[in-house]
Amino acid sequence: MISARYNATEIEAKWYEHWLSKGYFRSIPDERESFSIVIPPPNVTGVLHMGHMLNNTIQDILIRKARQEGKNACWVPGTDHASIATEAKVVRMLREKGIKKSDLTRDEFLNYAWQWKEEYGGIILQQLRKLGASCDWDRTAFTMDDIRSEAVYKVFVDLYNSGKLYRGNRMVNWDPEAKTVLSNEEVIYGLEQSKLYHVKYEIDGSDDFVVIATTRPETIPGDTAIAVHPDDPRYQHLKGKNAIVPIIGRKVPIIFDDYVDREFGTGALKVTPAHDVNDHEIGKRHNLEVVDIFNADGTMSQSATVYIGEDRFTVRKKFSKDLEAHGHIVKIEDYQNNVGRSERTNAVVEPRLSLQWYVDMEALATPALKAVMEDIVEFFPKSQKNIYRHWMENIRDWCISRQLWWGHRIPAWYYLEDVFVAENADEALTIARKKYPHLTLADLKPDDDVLDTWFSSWLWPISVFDGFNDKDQLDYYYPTSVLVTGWDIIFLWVARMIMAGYEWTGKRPFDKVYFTGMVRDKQRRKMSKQLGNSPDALQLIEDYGADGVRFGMMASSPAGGDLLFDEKLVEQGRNFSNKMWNALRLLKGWEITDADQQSDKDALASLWMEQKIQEAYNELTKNFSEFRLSEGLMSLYNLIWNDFCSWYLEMIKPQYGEKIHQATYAQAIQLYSDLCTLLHPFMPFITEEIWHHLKENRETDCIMSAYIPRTSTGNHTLEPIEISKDIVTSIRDIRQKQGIKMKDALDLYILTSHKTEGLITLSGWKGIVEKLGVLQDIHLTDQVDIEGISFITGAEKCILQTMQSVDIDAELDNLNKELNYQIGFVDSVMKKLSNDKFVNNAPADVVAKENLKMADGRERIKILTEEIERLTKQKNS
RNA sequence: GGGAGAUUAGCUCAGCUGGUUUAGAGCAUAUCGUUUACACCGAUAGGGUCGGGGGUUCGAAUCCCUCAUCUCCCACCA
Repeated sequence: MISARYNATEIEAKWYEHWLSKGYFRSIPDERESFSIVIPPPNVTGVLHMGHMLNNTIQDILIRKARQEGKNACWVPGTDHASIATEAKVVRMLREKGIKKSDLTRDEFLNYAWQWKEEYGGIILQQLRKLGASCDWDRTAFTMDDIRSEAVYKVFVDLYNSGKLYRGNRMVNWDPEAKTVLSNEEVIYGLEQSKLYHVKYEIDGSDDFVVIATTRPETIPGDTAIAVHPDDPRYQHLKGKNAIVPIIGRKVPIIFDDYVDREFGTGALKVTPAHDVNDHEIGKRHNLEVVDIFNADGTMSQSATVYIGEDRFTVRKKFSKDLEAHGHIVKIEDYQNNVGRSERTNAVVEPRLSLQWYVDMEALATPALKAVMEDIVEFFPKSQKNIYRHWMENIRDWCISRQLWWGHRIPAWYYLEDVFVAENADEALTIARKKYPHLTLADLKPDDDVLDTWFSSWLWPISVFDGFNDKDQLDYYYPTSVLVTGWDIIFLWVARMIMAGYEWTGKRPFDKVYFTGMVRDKQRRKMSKQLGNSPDALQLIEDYGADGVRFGMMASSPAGGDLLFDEKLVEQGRNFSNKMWNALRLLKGWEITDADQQSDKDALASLWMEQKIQEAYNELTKNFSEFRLSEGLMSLYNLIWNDFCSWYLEMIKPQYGEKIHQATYAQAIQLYSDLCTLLHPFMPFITEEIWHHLKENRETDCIMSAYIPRTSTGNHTLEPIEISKDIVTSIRDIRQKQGIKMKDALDLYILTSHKTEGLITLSGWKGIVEKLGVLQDIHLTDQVDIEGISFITGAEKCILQTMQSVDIDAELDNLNKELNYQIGFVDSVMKKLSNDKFVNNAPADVVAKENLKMADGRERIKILTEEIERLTKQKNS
């Protein structure tokens, strides 16, 4: 039988197992229309956090909806090798064991990394199952598995052969902690508090000096010039002179360059071509010496000549002390500047000159930009289009090499000055032999670097279908239907996938992109480990059930906006499950009879509920088409909680000791299972469970494939029932204010002289109002002076006989308040209608509506006035 | 410095091409309630001159201008 309390944990495990065993998540191409989603692959060693839960709940909702609609739904799961992030984790793990990466060979390190991956890899995919994710697990892909790697090498070679790949010696963003280069997109800038040092440089051969301002005194050993603006009158006398670098003693020229901002600091700039992008440019213009004073790990190099081997930030302190001791510091100011940090290691990024591989992006960007601007790839929310356009129009070449070991090794081999690019070493040798016939494999030196992790993920929508080999799969599932991801990786990932899509398939990778917001806490702070404001995702599922968590995530997630996570919403979700469970218990507890006819009341109630569901279904369809999932869910929540439970079930609920008519019962079962089907994408487990309890003789095996193809039943009951509900609410209000017990049945009079046609011609309404209002009888009358408390709903005047003395003053007070409101209302309408310009210019139906509003308002004023008059008379007599 | 977006009840947000909205929802709040599904509950109620100012229009939360505040993206001056 049905347990008193809903046990989410148990039931969720049961159904997930069932779905898996029946293979409902599997997809193979067939004649049906496909609906495909590729998962944004989480880091292979990651654990489920709130962002994943949001993201994957949305994908699951969309996939389940499509599956219900009879489409061939395919959600491809997988993980990302996450080159730098994983390598950093492994390095840290090894360090804890007392092993230094630098003591290991490449192979030894990779062994550890693979071990780590085998141990922790895929945990996150297990966790997604707990959330209810209906992925086709047989398709699980990994960016570094054979198929995906092959795609990477193929694409690399292809880019090289078409001239879109090159090596360049440039200023790059260097992460001294991971000891690798980073792309521009992997550097996060933020304002940080720092100091501005004003440092005195002596002029060679005189007592004169020049003062420069710098935030990085530790780079002074790398100075090779002092620059001033050519038109700056303060420095004209320094033309042709040299300055002496403090402490270091190097003689450096005073140069004149437009780049210098005369307003900043003293208008003089120290130039360190090896460690600043702009300085590097100046250096090139003036043929300055480049002195690289840092090692790869951010410590001082031999060329620095001071503090060799010590960290740059330690040196900053020590060196500025030295400067001060020697009288070179003029002043030190507090200063706020923009500091770039590595997205993965959080290390302060160091500009550094080095030789790296780049992708020439310009040609790739053109079709990708066009596709988005013309909505061929449609963005939700639209506002992301501008951000995308700006980046695309100013696109810079993509630095794809990384000085790491965990990742796809760059398929390039070197011999003397030549480079040979091929999918593997043998092919490279074949190519190389055309020029050097006697080469052997041993002569070719492989590239030591690996590729940016995004160089494999930008192929994901193609490579998960083995699209470079399996054209049939690709044709069926690709372009994928929608991509669901956070806006924070729009450049790192989304833009590049679109480029790759057009480059290698000639098509967009997905029809639509739904950008989710970031998950934040109630104070709008980003969720982070450091703040400790991120709840444990699995614990939440444990505590509230996956359905509850899914509800909580979706209820607070307006399309595209940030999600302010509040555990209360998850609680609300759990409560909703409880509510639904109890509605089931109620239904299943009724005794059924087929004696007599179904009452008009029940027939009407069911018809009304059916029409409400139809209306909600139409709305839901619209909400889905615009990815307004939050609104869709909330309207279902209201439909089930309020319309179905609070109104419909109360309407049909048998009196104590009575039975429910089997026709009504069958309708209620059907309506509730329809509701479950609608809600299923959002809360898959409880809807499945309830659905099975309702459909004892089920035709299909599972709610997942039970779609409700509804036909329009019209909506002629909606308005009259709204009026009925208003009447009931008013009665309850009066009861509460008058202290009349729910048990006491009252008499209600409705004045037929007014506008009651829509309502009273609907058979069954009377039964509904009587039952819910707990009335003895409803009398339709044209008498105006019935004793009781009157109220107006719509344009109906109702009088409730309370069998107790009426507080005339209080009644008059209420009526007068209402009268004033109505007068104000009618006035505002009158203003419009008495305006010739309105009547002449506004469309006819708008004018007609206003006329109707006024007529209704006047009717209400008339009723109110009559009632006030009557009560006043009564009071005075 | 360049660009985008936002500002509606205590909170989070709807309000889609100006007209049944003197503005809706959920949560929160208050009052009442041991009615035989549910206190993870029921019933009812209160709450906003739609950031300020100006304009267009017969009519503006909705369009335009301006000011204020906030958020984000890009670039970056040491």
